[in-house]
Amino acid sequence: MTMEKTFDAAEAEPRLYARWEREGCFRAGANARPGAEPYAIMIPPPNVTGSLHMGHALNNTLQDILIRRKRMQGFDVLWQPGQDHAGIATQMVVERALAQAGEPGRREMGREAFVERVWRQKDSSGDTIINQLKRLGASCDWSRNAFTLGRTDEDQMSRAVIRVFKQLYDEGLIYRGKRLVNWDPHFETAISDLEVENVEVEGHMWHFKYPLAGGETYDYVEKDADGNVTLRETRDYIAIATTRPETMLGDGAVAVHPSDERYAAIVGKLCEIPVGPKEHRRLIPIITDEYPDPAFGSGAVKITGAHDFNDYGVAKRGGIPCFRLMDTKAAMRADGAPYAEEVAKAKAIREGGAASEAEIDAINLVPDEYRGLDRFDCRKRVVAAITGEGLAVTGPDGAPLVENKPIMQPFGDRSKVVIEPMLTDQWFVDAATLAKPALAAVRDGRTTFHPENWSKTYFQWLENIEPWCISRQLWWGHRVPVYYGPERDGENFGFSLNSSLDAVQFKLKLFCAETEAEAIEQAKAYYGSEWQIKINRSDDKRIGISLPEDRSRNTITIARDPDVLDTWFSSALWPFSTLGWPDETPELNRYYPTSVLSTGFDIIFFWVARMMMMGLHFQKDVPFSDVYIHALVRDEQGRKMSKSLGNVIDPITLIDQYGADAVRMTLAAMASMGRDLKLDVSRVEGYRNFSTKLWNAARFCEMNGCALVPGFDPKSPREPVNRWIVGETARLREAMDAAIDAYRFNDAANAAYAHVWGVLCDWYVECAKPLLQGDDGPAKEETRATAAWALDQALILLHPIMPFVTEELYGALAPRERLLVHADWPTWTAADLADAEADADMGWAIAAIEATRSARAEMNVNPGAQIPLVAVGADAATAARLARVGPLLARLARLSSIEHADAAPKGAVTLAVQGATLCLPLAGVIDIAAEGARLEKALGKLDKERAGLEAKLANPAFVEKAKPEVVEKERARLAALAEEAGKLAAAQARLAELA
RNA sequence: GGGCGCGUAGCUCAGUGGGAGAGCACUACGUUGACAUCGUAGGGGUCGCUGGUUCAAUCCCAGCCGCGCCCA
Repeated sequence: MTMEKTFDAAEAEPRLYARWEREGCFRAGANARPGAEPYAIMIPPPNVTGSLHMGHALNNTLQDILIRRKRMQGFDVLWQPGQDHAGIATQMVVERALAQAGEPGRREMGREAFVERVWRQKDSSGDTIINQLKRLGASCDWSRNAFTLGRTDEDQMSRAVIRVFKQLYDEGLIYRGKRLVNWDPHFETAISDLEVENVEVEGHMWHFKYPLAGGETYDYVEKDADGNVTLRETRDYIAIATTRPETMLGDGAVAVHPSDERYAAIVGKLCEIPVGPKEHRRLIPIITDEYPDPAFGSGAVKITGAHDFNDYGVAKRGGIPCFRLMDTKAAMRADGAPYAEEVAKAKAIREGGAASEAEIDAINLVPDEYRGLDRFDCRKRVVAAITGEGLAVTGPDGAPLVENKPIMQPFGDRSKVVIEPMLTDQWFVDAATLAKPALAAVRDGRTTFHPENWSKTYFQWLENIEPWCISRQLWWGHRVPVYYGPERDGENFGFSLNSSLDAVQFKLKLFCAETEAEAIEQAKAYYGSEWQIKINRSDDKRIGISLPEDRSRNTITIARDPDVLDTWFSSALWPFSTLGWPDETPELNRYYPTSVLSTGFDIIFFWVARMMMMGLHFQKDVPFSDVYIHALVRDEQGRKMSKSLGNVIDPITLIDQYGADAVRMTLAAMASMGRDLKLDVSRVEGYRNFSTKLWNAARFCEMNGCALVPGFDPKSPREPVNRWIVGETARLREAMDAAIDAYRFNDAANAAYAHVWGVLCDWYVECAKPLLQGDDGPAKEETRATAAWALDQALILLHPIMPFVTEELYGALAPRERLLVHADWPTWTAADLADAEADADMGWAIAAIEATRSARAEMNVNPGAQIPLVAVGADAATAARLARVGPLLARLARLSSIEHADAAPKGAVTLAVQGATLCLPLAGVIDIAAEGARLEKALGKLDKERAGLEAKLANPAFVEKAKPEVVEKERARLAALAEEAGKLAAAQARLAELA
């Protein structure tokens, strides 16, 4: 068969991948040796609706390199694939699709129908990313593909989540509470603080006067740093600064720092919020708290506990009520009683009336005229009203003081809308408790980060961890396994009518249960066997008590919590849920803890830390021993690639264009640790060329009858070239292993590149040609066998990085029992195979050839011309060496003859090499001036280097203090330089005679 | 404000306490039977700046300048 001139990646890649899959090459344990150690990697599950981006391509290439090599080494390998249900992202995709198609929205559809619709979406698009990973060559065990969400609660992946929730709930590590959370008004759900992006935007700082109650006044005094009074005036107000005037409506207090003398006189007094109908203006107290910064703004801060995280802290400390102003869409509330009535309630509370959180939450302090407005529209109205009333602080020019300044504003990372801190009932994980073992595991080295630096990020976050809000007001996800019923106190219930869970004002009894049956059991145990327990599955979530006339079938209706769990809650279980937990499976026993987790740094908080917490808590062991943090693929300006920026390079497009091997090689070569990766497409092209180079080396072998010899012993060759390539191959194997073991993928890629192109396809093939095409039968056979072996070894070593082209060539090179994907990874060492004499011969030959070629080019010798070479003053060793490598020299330097002489011929170009002076007699051809210039230049370079070395060696401090081997090395270098310079100087002298 | 990182050839990037590297681009030459997705030869860098440690600094330390990211 004759090979094509290039590798047809588009044709071969799908064919090869299909064959690997068909033959089960990627199955867990495939190619494992008897008694093999396990080696497992859990893929970071991509979003099920997602598509492959460069980050995925990089990460999965690196994982595949790790996995393929281990598999070839005979480990019991598992690469566990799967996808993430991606709660918000997926729900967003479907809602958008519904809107575009003009179909009813999710609320019109109802929960059940909507979730069914999302499943259809998942089923239709879920394979996209899988197929893209296959295009990349990822050798995952697809038969084990996992998904973070089950169709039903009985599905194993869902059982895992529910079991974890229940256990943590029973242990008191999960709890429900009304807290300030990040609220996404677009998706109308809580999100975790990690899903919030703080972005600096153009903002305004308004300054308003809060008049003191009853027209009171005080002396306001400002002093400079030395205590000199700079301002003294009588004021009847306290000035506050705010970037969010609409939240003034919910203020509960004004706070000043306890050390702030300017306001000491009015602490404890009341001031008036300067907005809303005049007759109903609310009064709020002036309190002290450590939070306000006296140096910032006026030093006084308005406290809106329900809409600001800092204020929330102040309110909690100071017993200040938190009034919620907005609804789930972040529009100003329109519920409740008329403003006047609501203000009266708030006043009663301020004056000492006790009120529950729920009662306070029910109060709507939005004036009637602002109700239902969007928060930003309301802001404009509030500003206009206050300014119109003359209560804005004025600047030196008499105009209202409005500072334009950049402010940090929180945005939802998915929705891109401004996040509203909102007081809501949510579920939380006591992350601080779970974090302790997770911190310890990294501190004591049970899990190590690569590069190690990232452990700092991990520590920093876990040491300051906040409670993790895990509930989401979404429908796509694991539903919280908690059921609510009315609380019972003896014979009395907290209420007597059916009521919706949404607006519940009474105490609830919670039943956390893994199944509905278990929930009913718990409820029966709680309420008594005389009650029928019914679970309400409808959307309106009514719970309560039904008492028929005859009181014969008294029924209590309980309802399941409508919220779902944060997707990361299920992702945190990935290292063991994918292995079958909570069932006890052989895989769980075998592969947990896994070997490596490879991921981006941006996900250390989201995922790595949480897997550590959950793994340690539920499996009593770390989920992985190594965490490799790969670089982030950025655009040419160093920005993250993102759809909204339009700076995305699609890996599939690159694969179409250059082949998967080229893309993988590029990513591996650029994946140096600890640095971001800016992708340059020209590199991909270069590695495609590399693949072609390899292809053509194989073609060369084929054309020259280089067939693999069964049982070939790499120690058997006699020819220097063959002995040399065998040693080089062993060195490559060592370099590759060392690099991959250390996660230095770029070193591995570069070593392979340099070997294949720079050594195998260059010097070796060129040097093999004279032997392959010569008359020496045994040498020819030896070279054929060695060439085939060297290529074969290169294919094996390159396979983890470039699986397709290597597999194709491996099959073409010889009939095989096994595919390359299951070939034995070599264990040769350089100590086994390298031969010092052969290495020295080849090093000398290469230097001589390069020197000759260089001189020829500079002398403008016709590239095709054959010229003689005369070796002058060769010592015995060099003469012997020249005899061994002479044919190579002749061929590669295009020499007509090689002769020895005692003296240099006249009019020759002189080359200084170790152990001899090589002369190219070019009488008639030689340009004396040009050769003079060439020697001059070479000598100049040598002299410069010599001068430096001599100065160094003349320095007694160097000779005394530097390591002896360094001194020795420098001396040897100087001697070599001197020898070379001597030869060149002699040549110069000869040239001078000629002139 | 805290933390991490970067600044090396025109571009994209490796690298190391002791002789500055790769790919691409560039220049000249070359169709020698594996490969023009190639070959040969070559040009190109005060390794951001300033100090310090050291016999020796592109590398270690400090400061500065410029840039990026994360967290508050």
